[in-house]
Amino acid sequence: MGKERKIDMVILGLLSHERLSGYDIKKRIDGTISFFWKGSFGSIYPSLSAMEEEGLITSTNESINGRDKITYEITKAGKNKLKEWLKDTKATNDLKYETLLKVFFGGVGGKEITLNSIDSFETDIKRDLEILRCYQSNLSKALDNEDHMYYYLTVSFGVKSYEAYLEWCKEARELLSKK
Amino acid sequence: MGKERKIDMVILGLLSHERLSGYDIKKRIDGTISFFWKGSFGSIYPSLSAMEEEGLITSTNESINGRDKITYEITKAGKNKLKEWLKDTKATNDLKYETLLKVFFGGVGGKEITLNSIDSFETDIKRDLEILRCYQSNLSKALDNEDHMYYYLTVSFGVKSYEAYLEWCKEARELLSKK
DNA sequence: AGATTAATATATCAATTTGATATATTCTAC
DNA sequence: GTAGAATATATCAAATTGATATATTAATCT
Repeated sequence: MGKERKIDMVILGLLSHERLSGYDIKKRIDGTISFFWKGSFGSIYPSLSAMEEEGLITSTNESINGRDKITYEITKAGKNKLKEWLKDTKATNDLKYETLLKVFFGGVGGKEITLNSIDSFETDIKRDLEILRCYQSNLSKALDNEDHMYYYLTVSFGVKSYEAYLEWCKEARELLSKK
Repeated sequence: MGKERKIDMVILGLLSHERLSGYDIKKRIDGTISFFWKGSFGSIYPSLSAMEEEGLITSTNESINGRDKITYEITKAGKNKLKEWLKDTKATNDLKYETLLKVFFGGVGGKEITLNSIDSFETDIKRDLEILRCYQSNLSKALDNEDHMYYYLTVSFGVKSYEAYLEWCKEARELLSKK
């Protein structure tokens, strides 16, 4: 249904660190957390309007080099809402693995077709894992900085699970290749 | 946006094995693939209506023990659509880990609050991993059956990634507990 | 036996989110 | 100088969720 807009928490979290525009927020999401959470303009802009109405954030119109920009700042009420959400240990961790769906129904298409899907998945994961390992290596040198440490932990989650995915690809290929 | 109803493929895949009602489909999803794909009545029933209109499935009204039931069967056109989808190697694998979101913004709430979220996540994963291992153990004895083998592979994916999650929980706790 | 609860079964709704598209300006590269 | 990439905001239809409504049958309890 959508009683609680989760995108609100992403935005409040990002704004708790710095003043940002909708466009900036999209860039931050794509650049740092997109491997476990995505967000589109179609949810970001309406959320910003709604949260300003609710007094969780405030906006400022700026004009940088003639380019109009609306930047947002978190309010005390916004920080409280963010903290309340953090305190709540219940969390919905949802996955939609179309690759696994194709494997599950693999019998309909046959082994070769299923192997193609797995190969494609493996290629994507290998590429993304390399990027994550790069982040991990850099972040591990700055674990004394609190924010860097939390960022490191999410990246480490990505690395560990992607490594597990690759092991699975190997197992799957072995099982599907043998006669 | 939602150009391609992914739920259609789940339903077509399930119907390729057996004749099912909307309620049955929901049970199959919950019981076998829910750890990597979920589906709600709010998407299942409209999909069934639309796909019947499109000639991908046909319906039959049954009355079992006085209880009305509408069961669906896949058509040749439906099987073709399913096969076309299987042949396409591109797949969207989307995650929404609210737990990781809470870890990422952990600096706002502090170490103790973050640890609580991780502990709660770990408890859930441990419970689900036990169930998956049970499935895996049973399915591994029937790998000569093609359908069981594909099912086994998805379960194996779950086991491998959940094990990686637990390793991450351990690392996270160590990093957050010290000092 | 009677009553309550759980399970079966279908359907619909508002709210959320996605992915696409529209529009317009500024910066960069050839 | 102009084509294309990047910046910036906004809106829309379609898909999905989670809740709720409705009704019947099966199972459990006292």
